This record gives sequence, C-alpha cells and structure tokens, in this order.
Amino acid sequence: MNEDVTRRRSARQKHAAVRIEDVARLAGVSAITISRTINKPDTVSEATRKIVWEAIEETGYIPNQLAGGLASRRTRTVGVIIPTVVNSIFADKVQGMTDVLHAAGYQLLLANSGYSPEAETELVAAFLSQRPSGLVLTGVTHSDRTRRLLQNSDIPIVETWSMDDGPLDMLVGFSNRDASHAMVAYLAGCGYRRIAFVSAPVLNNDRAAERLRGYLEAVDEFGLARDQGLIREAFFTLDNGSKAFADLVAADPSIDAAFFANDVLAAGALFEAERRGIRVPDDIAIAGFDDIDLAGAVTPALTTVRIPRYEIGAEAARLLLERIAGRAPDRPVVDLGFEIVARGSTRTR
Amino acid sequence: MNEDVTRRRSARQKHAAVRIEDVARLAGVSAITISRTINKPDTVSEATRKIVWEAIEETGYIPNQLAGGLASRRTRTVGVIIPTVVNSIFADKVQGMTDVLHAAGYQLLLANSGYSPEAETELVAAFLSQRPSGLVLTGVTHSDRTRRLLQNSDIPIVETWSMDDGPLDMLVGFSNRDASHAMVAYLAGCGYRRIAFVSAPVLNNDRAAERLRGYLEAVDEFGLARDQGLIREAFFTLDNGSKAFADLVAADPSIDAAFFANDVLAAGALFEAERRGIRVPDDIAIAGFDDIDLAGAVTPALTTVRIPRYEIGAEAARLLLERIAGRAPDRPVVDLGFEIVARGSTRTR
DNA sequence: CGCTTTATTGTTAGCGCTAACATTTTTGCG
DNA sequence: CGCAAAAATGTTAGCGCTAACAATAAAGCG
Repeated sequence: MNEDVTRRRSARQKHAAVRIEDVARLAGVSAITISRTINKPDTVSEATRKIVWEAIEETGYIPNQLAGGLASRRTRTVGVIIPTVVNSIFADKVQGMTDVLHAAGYQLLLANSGYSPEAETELVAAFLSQRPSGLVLTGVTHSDRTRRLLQNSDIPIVETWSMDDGPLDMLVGFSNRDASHAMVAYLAGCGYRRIAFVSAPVLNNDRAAERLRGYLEAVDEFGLARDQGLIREAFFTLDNGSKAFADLVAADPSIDAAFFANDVLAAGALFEAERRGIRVPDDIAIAGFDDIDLAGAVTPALTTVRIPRYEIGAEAARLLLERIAGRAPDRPVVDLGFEIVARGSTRTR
Repeated sequence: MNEDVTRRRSARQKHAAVRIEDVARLAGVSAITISRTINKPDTVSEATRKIVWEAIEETGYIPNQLAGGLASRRTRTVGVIIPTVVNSIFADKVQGMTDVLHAAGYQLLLANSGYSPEAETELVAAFLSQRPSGLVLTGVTHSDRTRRLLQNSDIPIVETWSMDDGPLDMLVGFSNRDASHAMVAYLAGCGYRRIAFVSAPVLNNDRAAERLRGYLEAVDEFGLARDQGLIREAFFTLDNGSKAFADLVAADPSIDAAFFANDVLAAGALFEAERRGIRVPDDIAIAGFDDIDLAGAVTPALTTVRIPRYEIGAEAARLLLERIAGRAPDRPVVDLGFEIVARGSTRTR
C-alpha cells in the first residue's frame, strides 16, 4: 500500500519546468540565442533558428514571462477594468480589445469594479503590481487615489465610453450627453411632448449622469414637459425596466414617450406594456440606448442609440499599442460618435 | 519653444518605480521586513508593521509581482478560458470566480477561445508562461497539445460546465445530457409528441453535443417522433432562433413543441411566433436552456433548464484555492445539477 | 588580399524580490 | 537572575530571463 502511494505520486510527478538554459544546452547555443530566437527572430540566422525551435519543441519549453518581464522591464499584458462582466455591452468592448491585442501578442488582464470607485482603486493597484504595458478604464470618474496611482506610474492609460476635457491620458468614446440629447430631439421631432426618462443609477457613473443631463438639456431646449415625476432611476435589469414603466404610467397617464438609459430597461418596459395591453407606440412610445441584439429582435423593435461598442475596445487597444511603440500623439481623444436607430417602438411622423 | 518641450517633458516625467529597498531605507529596516509586512504580517511585530506601512504609504510603493513571483515561484493569478465573452451565461461564472478569488487576493487572467481548440491551445500556452496558480477551462474537450501542455505543467486545473469520467484534474459542472434528457421527459409528460430540437453547433463543443445526445436518447426512451427533420443547428443569436423556428414550422406543421439548446435561441423563436401569430403554447410549445433573465421576462415566460452558472465559477475557484493550499482531494468532481423551470411557454397538464 | 562594415553569437551583470538560513532580541520560567 | 525557547529581524544567494557590451564570423570593397 505504501508502494501504491509512491507509485501514485510518481505518476503525478511533474518535471520541474524547463528553463531556457536547458533548451540552450540541447540546441548547443547560449541562452541569449534562445531568447533572441523567440523575441527578436530577425537577429538570429535562419539555420540557428531552426535548431533552436526544434529544441524548444522537444523540451516543451514555455518561457517564464515573470523572469522575462523582470529582466526586460516590459510585459505583454494590458489591464482592463469594466464596471460589470454581466452586461454584454462591455463584452463587445473586451472582444474588440482582445482581437487587436492578441494579434500583437498581448494578454488581457480583466477585472470588474462593480461601479465602485474604491474597488476600481484596488484593482488599479493590483494591476500595476503586475506591471502591465497599459491600462484601459471605463468612464472618466475616478477616485483621487486612483488618479495618483496612475499619475505616478508611467504606463499608458485609455479611458473609454465617455468624452471629457481633461482625460488622464488617452480617451476613446462618445458623448453620452449628446447621444441622449439627440434621442430626445428625435422624439420631440416625432411630436412627443411628455417624455419620461429612466436613468441608470448616476452615483459614480459619469455615463449615466451625462445621459440624464442630455435629456434635461433637450427637454428645456425643445420646450418639453419638465417634471421630476417624469424621471426615474433603475439599475439595468429587465425586471426593473418593467417596474419603472409600470410606475411611470400609473403615476402619470399623460406620458406619451419613455426614454430609457439602456435597452435592457427599455425591453423590460416593452414586455410590461405588452402584458398590460398598452400599445407601443400608439399609446406610448419607448426608446432605449445601446442597440443590443434584443433591441432589434423584439416587437415592435426598439428605437435606440447605437454606440460603437466593439470599435471603442479595438481603438483603445490600437492607441495603446501605438503609445507603447512610442508613436502615439500626446493626448489623443477619439470621439467615435453614435447613431440614432429609428425603429417601430416610436412613431415616425 | 525648446524650453516649452522640456517643460512639458518635465511635467510628465515619472519617477522610476519605487523599489522595496527604497521603502526599507525610509523605514530603517531591511528589505525582507517590508516583504514580510506585506506577505506574512504575523511574522512582524506590531510596531514594525506600523512603521513599514507608513513608509509604504509615503513612498507610494507598489510591489513588483514579477519579481515576487519569480523569487517565490508563486503568483496570485488564475487563468480562465471561456468560449466567448459575448454570452452572458459565462459572465456569471466569471463573476463567481472573481468574487471568490478576489477575496483571497488573486487576480483573474481572462481570455476567450471562440470555441476553437487551436485558440484554446494558444491561450493555455500564453497563460502558462505567466505562471498562474491555476487554470479554469470550459468544457472537457481539448486538443492533444492542450492536454500535453497541462499535464507537463504542475498547476491545478478545473474543467467546467460538463460532467466527464476522465477529467484532466478537477471538474465542476452538471450533466448537459441529463439536463436535456430531463427537459424532453418533462415535455413528453406534458403530452408533447413531436418535439423539435435546435442544437447549438456541436463541433468542438461537448456541452452542445451532450444536449443533443440527451434529446435523442429521451426521444427514443419515450417513443417520441424521431426524425432528422425535427433537428436544426444554429449559433446562439436571437435572429438565428427566429429563423430556425420559422424554418421548422414551415417544414413540418405538425410539430407540437420546440426545444432549444439555449434561451437566446428560444427567445428568438418566441418573438418569431408572436410576429407570425402562432400562439405559444397553444399552437406550439417552446422550451429553452440556461434560464437567463430574458427567459423569465418574456410573455409567455420560457420553460427552461436552470443551471448554476455563478456557483460553477465560485466552486471552481474554491477548489483551486483548496488545492493551492494543499488541501484538495485527488480528483474532485463536483456535480452541481440543474433544475427544470416550468413556465408558460409550455402547457402544464 | 587587407581592412572596414555588418551580421551573428556569447559573456556579464543585474531586474526586484523572497527562501533559507543566521543572528539577535524578547519572553518565559524555575 | 540565568538559560532555553520563541519571536523578530537580517544576510546571502539566487529565481529565469534579457540589456548591454564584447567577441567572433561573414561580407563587402577598392
């Protein structure tokens, strides 16, 4: 039985990891030549490269990036902080980053802050200790400590999803205020006058705050009904959208349109309208924000704001790579815009 | 102007990163005491800890985990590979992992394989070179090269989302086959006889393959209509669900129920039924899989299979931590089960 | 052909941290 | 108070890799 245990151990015994020196010995060259073959292949002769790759294959060598990063003071990782992984809108951004960064041999470190500035600070510190080549944040609102951490580090930063005058470093996004304003303008143009707005929680969320602001400004600009009773705040779930809608129509039957800060809320509202026999858009119009798949799939399809989710991630990644390569401009701010998508949940007129 | 440039540079000039030695000097202790204060606080006296933390704060020291990991041969990162970040069902798993791992001071390295075994292999190699403390994979189907890489590394692995006899190491999931079988059994119990099945693409996707298998076995077991014409395959988008549904009812009007391998497809079908005036469940029943939010929010709500998405991630993380601490059992396999959620999209009877 | 230029490979010295052992200080107790 | 045990702190020697410089080999040229 003792023997059995030993056998077991033995079967699971793993070789100590292969080191660069082991590969070098097998290939009959020095360690640096292995390193160069992997990282700077054009400085190694064709013949040597071949021998080295064979030795790498044979030994199953996996370079230790901790050692490599320490020695070269350069890692191929980029940290990304998004508010939540649960919302698929950020998934598109992450996909955009992944596509661009993987092609350049970079890995993604991902974390979500849960919309908490304190959590964001913790994550930034945790990321910085991994010495990433760059960091991508969501939004432009950060705690003082976060700002200090980032300013003391000298890595490139991209903030995303907003527009702002004083970015920490680089910025890729769109104006949430303008987008929200444009939607209200569109609705006003359709003849709606009492337009309710269901905001996402604005606390620590500049995107949500700007969308609310855009709504308020447009309401004034177009002389629409301005009334605190037309405004609600709800965290994005379908169910909350249903509730907010039910609440709005119960409180004020004269509302003729409801604009939601995101499509999930809007879809929830649409489902609630259907359950209550409220006709959309005849009795009341519904508009959303984000243009997620669901917006186009429901009946009637949701009028919404399309934002370049994937492109924001891809462009952020490109900027980061440019800056890492020493080519990027000083403080690039890229506005990728938005687009009003008119569909059946609002009348056209 | 030249001066201006200089000034500019100067303003952006960052201090070289603070090293442990700098903190040690300021605190009047040796470097190892700084290290211990951070990593093994109970081996440092209260008084010294206080002095050290003050020095850390004052200098803004951020430990270099590359160096720490290299020296200690231990990192606090865990790699996770999911098929896609776009599907929110995996988001819940990631959230489960994040919650458990962050509490233990671990960081997540996340990547998506796009359902490609080759991409998975690349990612595993890339992750291994970061020397993570553990790896979490989705599914139990992996390329030979992936298996070899993992077997030669000695880090703990958790496969997820499936059940299997021969896991690489640890396994947390549920039986996709049993779940699918149970749903068909439920539908059969409701009196449905011609049950169509819309599968996810089974190529390189054991979860999808098992769901299809469960359906086929149940069809035989309950003597239901077995016909290739009842089966479709579609990648999960709402639109594909609509199309598959349209295609099914056009090809075979006698179908009395349609079971979809995921809720996104099922919801797409439901929307299509509504557009076509097909009554659900009176004319045809619809059932899904995953129990996403949308499933409960549509009208009629979708009958579906609830799977412990969050819990799979959390349990995988827990197992990893146990194993890292040297406590986990040899080859734990955790079946977290599933649950049939009966709702209005199928008649009850 | 001799000498410069360029391409290729090697040697040395850390990167910033922590394991392991060594030393010093404190504590406990008869 | 003296001494062993325990607690606290320090010293030394790498972890595995790559930058920087050094040495050698190959190529170019008048």
